[in-house]
Amino acid sequence: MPVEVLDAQLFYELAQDSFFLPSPPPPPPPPPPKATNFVFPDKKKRKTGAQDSSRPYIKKPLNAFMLFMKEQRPVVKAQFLHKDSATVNKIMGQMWKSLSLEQQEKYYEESERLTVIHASTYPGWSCRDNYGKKKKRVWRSAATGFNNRSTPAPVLPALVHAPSASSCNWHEAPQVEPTSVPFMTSGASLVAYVPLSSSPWPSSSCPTYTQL
DNA sequence: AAACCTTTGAAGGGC
DNA sequence: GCCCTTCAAAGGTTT
Repeated sequence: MPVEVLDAQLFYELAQDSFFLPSPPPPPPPPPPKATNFVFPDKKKRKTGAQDSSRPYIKKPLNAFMLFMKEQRPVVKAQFLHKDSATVNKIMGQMWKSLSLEQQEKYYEESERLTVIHASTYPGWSCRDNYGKKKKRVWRSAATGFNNRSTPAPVLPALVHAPSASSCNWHEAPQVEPTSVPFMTSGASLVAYVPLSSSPWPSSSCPTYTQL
């Protein structure tokens, strides 16, 4: 039973004891996707600027990590009892890094497929078209160019850099911190790690994270 | 009501 | 070619 319909395929409910698709799920033959969900697909999201245009708001195609998150979010939420997506996303970021290249590859391939479909469906579209459609809440002085999203405070500006595309090259081996603890084993052949030192969540709010 | 938070990856502009 | 910025998802939290 599919968790949700996306392109009429792709996302299926995982068994409760399976976490990372340990054994290949029985994927039905993928019908040719329509890619119509790129226009206003979501129910509750920021929609700033999307409606004020005569043209429909065309969303970016999902990258590999977004596909992974969309698929695994229900499982992580159910197992971690965390409701806020920020914490869940932190966890899934660690999970993503702990995946093997083979396990990530299916998401990269699907992302590439969606990108090709998106490009053919919207030939003249550019991701730049969506720039400025989401208003940013600017903290402090707008003249500084800082906001609380990418640069919470003008301290250590050299340390808040985002990973460049080259450093996130998927050909690199996934990195796992030495001071990490596996939080999931189950029947799957892979183990995700959560760093102990960087403490992505307070232990009081997530006392059961080792149960995964 | 709308933006923030938080993650990784893709894309594009600037230099 | 590298760096930087923005936006894809999501939903509770904050403004």
